[in-house]
Amino acid sequence: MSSTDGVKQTRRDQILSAAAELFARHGFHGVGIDDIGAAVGISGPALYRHFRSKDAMLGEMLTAISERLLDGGLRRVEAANGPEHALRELVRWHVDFALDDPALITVQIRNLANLTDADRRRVRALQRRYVEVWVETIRRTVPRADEPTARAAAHAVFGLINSTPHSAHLDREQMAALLSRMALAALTTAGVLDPALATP
Amino acid sequence: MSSTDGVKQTRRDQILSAAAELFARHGFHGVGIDDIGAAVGISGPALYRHFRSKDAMLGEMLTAISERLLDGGLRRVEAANGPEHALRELVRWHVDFALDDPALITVQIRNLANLTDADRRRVRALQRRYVEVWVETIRRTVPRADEPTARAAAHAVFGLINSTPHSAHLDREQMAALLSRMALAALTTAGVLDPALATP
DNA sequence: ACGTGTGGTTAACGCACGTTTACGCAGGGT
DNA sequence: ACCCTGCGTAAACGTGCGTTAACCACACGT
Repeated sequence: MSSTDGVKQTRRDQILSAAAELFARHGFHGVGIDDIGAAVGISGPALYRHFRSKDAMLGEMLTAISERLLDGGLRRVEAANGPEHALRELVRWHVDFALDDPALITVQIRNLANLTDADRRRVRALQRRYVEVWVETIRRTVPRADEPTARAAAHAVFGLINSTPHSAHLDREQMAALLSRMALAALTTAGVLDPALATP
Repeated sequence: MSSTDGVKQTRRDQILSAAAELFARHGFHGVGIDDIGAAVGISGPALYRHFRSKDAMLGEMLTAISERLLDGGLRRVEAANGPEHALRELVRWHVDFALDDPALITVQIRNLANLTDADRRRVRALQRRYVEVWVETIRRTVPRADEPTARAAAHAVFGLINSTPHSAHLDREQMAALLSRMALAALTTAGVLDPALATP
């Protein structure tokens, strides 16, 4: 290992982001080891100098994403003053993430099933904790929402924000603003999360 | 072919819905031809009595979904009186579809990339027409929204509603009501779709 | 100069899996 | 009686692909 290991990581990371792009476009099984190699200028089995297996790439990729999401979410919520501010920050954080790394978002949504059992458990645990951050923040902002409702609403907002890879007709800032407003409207419009309401 | 061919279809349809369930859970490439056979009580290559290939199954499945979605959407919009009513009906239609067939929704989202080029073109064309129905309805209801904004909003609402397979903590009616309210709030809250607004 | 580790190469292996083939068997129209 | 068609089976085929093996070369500390 080097002292700061800031440079040492480049090759692994380069491979990971190329693989993420390919996995997002063609699916895990739709991408060959040779394709990933070609994408970074080396060919085929050279990847095994950097990763134990193809599954290990996906595992590392998805745990890294989940950790980044959770950490960022926690930090934003802690730094916020007041629940509404925390919710706005959370929305903004997720929107930025989705807009900056659409490939990672796509892979995380589409390829959970291709993980090793051990990796999947790890990723799911991280995702659950991230959802809990949202659930708590939502319930602090909208006290009438019970827990199952808040959880379902959180998933729904993830779906809304993660729709980004399918759109891309707006420029980044307009898209960020639109998604943020839609997410907040869906969560905080009066009565929307009230479990006592019947079908409108 | 039989006269009414109502019974003749059962076997094909039985296979298709079993395959949809499996594709949704494990992904197209994660499911073997033998797995699909086993799911309907026959084993392995017997499927080739009913489908030309594994790709053909996915193709037929996805075009059927896309056609159902488009047809239902068109019918609801035509039958509605007034744009707001049409939008409510559209939301309700998509919500019902997503809640009744979560496997189909999952497959359509995750496995577009595994289609034949010809099939993919067909499906994409149907999807585009469905999006257009939404875009027009949204713009009639929210005149301030320009077309790219309405299109991005439509995709976002699809993501919101299609989040259903990841939740399932609420019973069907509560879930339907929640998703409908969130979708309508995201679309119709004052100013949300106004392209002139900057980041909040 | 020299071993050593790091990151490449090409060739080969082995297996999973989609597809094909050859075969069997009930049923119903002539 | 008979054969044709529909639907099933089991075995064989071929190949794509993840992984391993054997080999090579440059960088570099001593």
